[in-house]
Amino acid sequence: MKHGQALASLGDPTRRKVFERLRSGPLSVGEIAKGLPVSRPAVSQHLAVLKEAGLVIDRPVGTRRVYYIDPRGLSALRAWFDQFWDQALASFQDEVQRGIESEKAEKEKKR
Amino acid sequence: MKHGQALASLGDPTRRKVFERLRSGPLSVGEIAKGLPVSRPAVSQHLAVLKEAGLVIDRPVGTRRVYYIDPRGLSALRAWFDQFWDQALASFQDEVQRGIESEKAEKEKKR
DNA sequence: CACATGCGTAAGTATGTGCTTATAGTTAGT
DNA sequence: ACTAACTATAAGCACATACTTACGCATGTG
Repeated sequence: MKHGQALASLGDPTRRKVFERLRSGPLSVGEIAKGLPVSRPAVSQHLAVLKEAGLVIDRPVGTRRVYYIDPRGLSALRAWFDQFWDQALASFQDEVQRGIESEKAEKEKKR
Repeated sequence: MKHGQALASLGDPTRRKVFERLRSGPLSVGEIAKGLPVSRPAVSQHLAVLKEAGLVIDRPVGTRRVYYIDPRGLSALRAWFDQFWDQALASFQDEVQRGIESEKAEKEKKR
């Protein structure tokens, strides 16, 4: 159920941009806001949501506040995703199998 | 830019539930709605969004309409995620490296 | 001890959107 | 053809939420 918050957080476009900015290393709030079409308080709010979702961590550095990606939250999301992928792929192959069998049954009928 | 729509789609809780229901195989709209706390039209709307995002495909079967996960959309999202993970991990290790070096510099000063 | 800098929080607003009810369209069965 | 089953679409509404401006707080700096 933890991935829910994470996915919901990454749902918002600008919040995703904020998160992607941290992909190449830690940044302060001002540095993140620089280049984004929103105000600095808006970035703060987005960072709070990302933090709540366990995707980022913050650390005070002097008067500034540096944010960076939390590998744990990111890996958790990736794990859920991998699991989902495996299950979906398995059921998809089952479906193909069923398709082949029904085709066989079709050919049997035509004899 | 394609993963944006996909992530935004999976951001909504009930829409994520709809998607997760398709994880174990194709289902009709009614079957999906059965057990969800929302009406059938709501499910239809969610499915439309998921379809627009390239996450599901639909196929008419009689009077019903069967939806199933589109492996392409799912794998695309997974690919983006893997790439993101790699970059984040790399920059994280760089950060650790910088931390060690600055510690070294600190020790040099103390001599 | 003031001043500046950087950030978070509060309040308020507006746009988006998820849901429901109602309607129409499509296909299968009799 | 008529009916029933299943679904998509339209219209409307209530709620969530992303944003801005204004303010307050903490941390360095003169």
